[in-house]
Amino acid sequence: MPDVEDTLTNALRRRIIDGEFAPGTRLSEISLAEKLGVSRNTLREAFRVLSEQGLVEHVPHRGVSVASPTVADVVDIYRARRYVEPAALSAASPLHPAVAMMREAVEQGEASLEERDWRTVGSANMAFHDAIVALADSPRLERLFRDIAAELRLAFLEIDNPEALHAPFVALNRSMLETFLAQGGPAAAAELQDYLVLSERTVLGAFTRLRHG
Amino acid sequence: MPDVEDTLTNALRRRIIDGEFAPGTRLSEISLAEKLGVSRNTLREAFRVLSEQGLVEHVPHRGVSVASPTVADVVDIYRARRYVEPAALSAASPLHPAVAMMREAVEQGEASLEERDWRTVGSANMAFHDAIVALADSPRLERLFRDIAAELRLAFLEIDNPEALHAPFVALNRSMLETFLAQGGPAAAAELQDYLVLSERTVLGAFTRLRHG
DNA sequence: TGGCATCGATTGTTCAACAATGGTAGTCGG
DNA sequence: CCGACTACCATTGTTGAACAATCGATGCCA
Repeated sequence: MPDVEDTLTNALRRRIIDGEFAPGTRLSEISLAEKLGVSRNTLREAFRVLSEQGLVEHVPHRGVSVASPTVADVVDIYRARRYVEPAALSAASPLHPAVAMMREAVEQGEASLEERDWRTVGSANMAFHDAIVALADSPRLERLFRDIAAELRLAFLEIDNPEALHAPFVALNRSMLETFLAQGGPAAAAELQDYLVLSERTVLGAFTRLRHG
Repeated sequence: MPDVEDTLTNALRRRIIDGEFAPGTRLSEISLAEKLGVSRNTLREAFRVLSEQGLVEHVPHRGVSVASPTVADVVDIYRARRYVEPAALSAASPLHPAVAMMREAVEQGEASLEERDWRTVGSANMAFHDAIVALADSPRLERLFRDIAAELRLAFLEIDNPEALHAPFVALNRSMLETFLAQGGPAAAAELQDYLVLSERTVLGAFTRLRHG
């Protein structure tokens, strides 16, 4: 059954992001290959891709483990986000197709908030920011964001207070969308700057509490 | 002889960037593995990494070939550069260690210009912009730039007028550095914006002449 | 000339083997 | 009792061979 490759990489990606393997977990080639029903060589090719994407850490002769973002990683991720997201939003047109994605993400977030499904709230928030990056129409920036968003999800996984982590931002997303539509990109970008500062502080706070407390 | 892996990836990277395999060249697994003295499986792992970095294009069942950037790729690369480079320069401190790298790159460029070694001029220009990105102190942004810079080099390889491509920018780099030191980041960033517009136009001009001329 | 079946070369994947490395457990000496 | 050393063992790194699946080309036929 050839061409399992891409599917395998994506399947592994999703499993890791979904938290099936906790951050830091060692991924044994032999047992995982057996579990997934593929050969070691095929699995290793997938590992290389995931390693390049930052989802998995590869240490020579010690195998790969699910990435476990450090505080420095979180700081860097937010730094990169501040470079890309506000600029993309600021320069965007309200007629851009991705605006529909932004709206859908906001509505999904509000619906999931109602049901107290924090996990889905988090996904919706991510989808919102993914849509913002999509406004830039740049495959390379989208790829960057896809990778750092995946890493960020790993950080989220280690924080077991998803409500505090995701719930407050649904309203901010709604507000940002309305600002964008009513007052244009630059005004919304200003909001986004504050949003990212707040989000970073929230994550870092929970994170340091987790690590040394 | 284990641990050939990373070395292999880097060796292939350099060979491709240096133009040993022209853009578009098909890289046969069997013959290349034999040539490099590694097994097919090992080579395939390296291919996955290079493919993820955009240096090589992988088409299922048709193998990998050296990437051959399209006009759309060049446009996107410059779009990404405009997002990252001016912002990094604008926010930077003149005391940042990377400033020394900028100066070295400028001087290298001027020296190579004297010797009419356009290839090295191009490398020095790239090093200059690499240093600008380094000002941001962000591993993830550096990785993004490393990848798109490699892709851009592939585009340069296809244009056989390296003098027009690289020579004019040495003086602009020097000027930008002086502006940065004398007037600070924002003023230099403004120059960089114009620089990138000019550079993109230069590349695209040569490129379209090449493709349908 | 244009459509079609066949063939050949290449990729996708698996398996088995061995070398090299790193961690671990057990041993020895203090 | 504790720390350093050693031998072992599980795992990774890499190879080579094998076979299935696919793509492109070759040559055939109308």
